[in-house]
Order: sequence, then C-alpha cells, then structure tokens
Amino acid sequence: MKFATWNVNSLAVRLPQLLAWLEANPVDALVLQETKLTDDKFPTMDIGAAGYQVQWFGQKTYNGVALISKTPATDVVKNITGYADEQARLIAGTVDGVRGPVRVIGGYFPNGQALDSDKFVYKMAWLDGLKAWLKTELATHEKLVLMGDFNIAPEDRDCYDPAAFVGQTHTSPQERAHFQALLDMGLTDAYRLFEQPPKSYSWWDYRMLGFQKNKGLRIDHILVSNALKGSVSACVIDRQMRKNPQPSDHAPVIVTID
DNA sequence: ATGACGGTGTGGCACCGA
Repeated sequence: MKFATWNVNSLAVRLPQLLAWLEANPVDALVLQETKLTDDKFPTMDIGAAGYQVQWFGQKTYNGVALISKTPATDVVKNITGYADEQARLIAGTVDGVRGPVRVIGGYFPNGQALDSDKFVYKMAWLDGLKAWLKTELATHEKLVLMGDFNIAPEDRDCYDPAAFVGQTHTSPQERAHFQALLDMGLTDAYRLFEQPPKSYSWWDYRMLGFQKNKGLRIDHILVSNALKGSVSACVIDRQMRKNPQPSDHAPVIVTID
C-alpha cells in the first residue's frame, strides 16, 4: 500500500501536475492541502477520469483539503469533530487496505504566523482539538495514518537554520510539544523509521532561491499507528516535484506499507 | 535589515503563506 500527502498550493494551478503525478505514482490514498477552491469548483471529473475516488472540502481563497483514493472512502469527516472551525483544514475517511480498512486523515495545520499573534493561539487551539478528537479515532481505528502539512519542524535537523528560527513559528518548543504529544498517543513519524539523506526537507521558500540553496523545512509528515508501524517499508520525499516548472512550494511525501 | 516568490481577489495593490 502507498499513502501520500501533498500541499499543492492551489489545485487550480497544480491540477495537470497532480494528474501526471497520480499516473506515475499509483497510490492507495493521497491527501491534498491548500486546494484554495470552493466545493463547486473542485475538479471531480478530472480526478474520476484518472481512476480515483475523491472527497473534498474547501473554501474561497485559502485552505481547502481533499482525500483521493483507489477505493471509495467511507465514514468521511470534514474538519475536527468537536472543534468548531471556520477554516477548511481537515478531511478523513476509511479506505480498503491489503489487510483490512485503514483510516486516512489529511490535515492542513495552521501556520501560526508569529508566536505572539492570534493565529498562533488558533494554531495551539486547533492542535488541542486535533489531539482530543484523535484519541477517539485511534480507539476506533487500529490502522490509521495521519498525514498532511503540519507546519511543524519536529527537530532541529528538520530546519535549514535552527538558530535563525529561534523565536519564530514552526520550530518553537510549544509546537514541538504538540508534535511529541501526537507521537505519545501511539503514532510514529514514518520518515524517521529509516536512514534518510541529511538536510531532508519537504518545503522550500519560493524566494531567494530557497530550493536551489536547499533552505527548507521538513513540515509535511506521515504518522502511522502502532498496528501499521511494523509494516512500513519505505518513506520518501518526492523532491523532483519541486523542480517542475510552476512547482508547489511543497513536495509530496509517500509512505509504503506492506 | 529588508524583501524577495507565488497565488488569490474584483484588483491596478493588499493579503497570506512558512
């Protein structure tokens, strides 16, 4: 089985790349973030023609998520149950896996902007809400993958210049404590199950030749539950996608589970 | 130090992202 996550930074712009990527990477499920489309504009037909099922949940201009899958997703949830949110940031569904159903959750975690901003307060509240809801999800779904743009670099090695980020978002102790809390609930960062190239990132700033200089962050993650952990055989970041003309600023992350 | 790049909107620049 393969599961993947990709922040497309506008699906309207990235649709051709998405379809080409799906053709080259036949995944069981892919979650998208930052579709930036209202639901009426979602390209359902194109994705269906590519042989995939899709669930989507968007809004105007910002945010927006989708769950693309080989088998139809069931028990679909949009946003965090129990956490009232005006922003479209999460979608979950159950898909067929090789050894039974797998719960797939895709999230576009809040950015936070600055540690002293209202947006950071929102980020912390959203993470609290996620944690509370995830407790019941884990209790009812043994095999679960939590994927998405977490907007958190869990360790210093996930940031191109940790010293420069002190006092900023994405690397703060508060955000990292939330990431650790997810691990403590019985989830594992699939990427770190394997030896990986040093300075591995999943996002690079469009500005100042961020990608060319490999000034990036590893903020897109795939966490797997204990029931899946032992079957994970690979986890990679598809850096090639960042080399495309008109790339997203994020690269897809893919996990393989036997 | 600053702003830089890319996307969206009902625009002629402002905003947001990370």
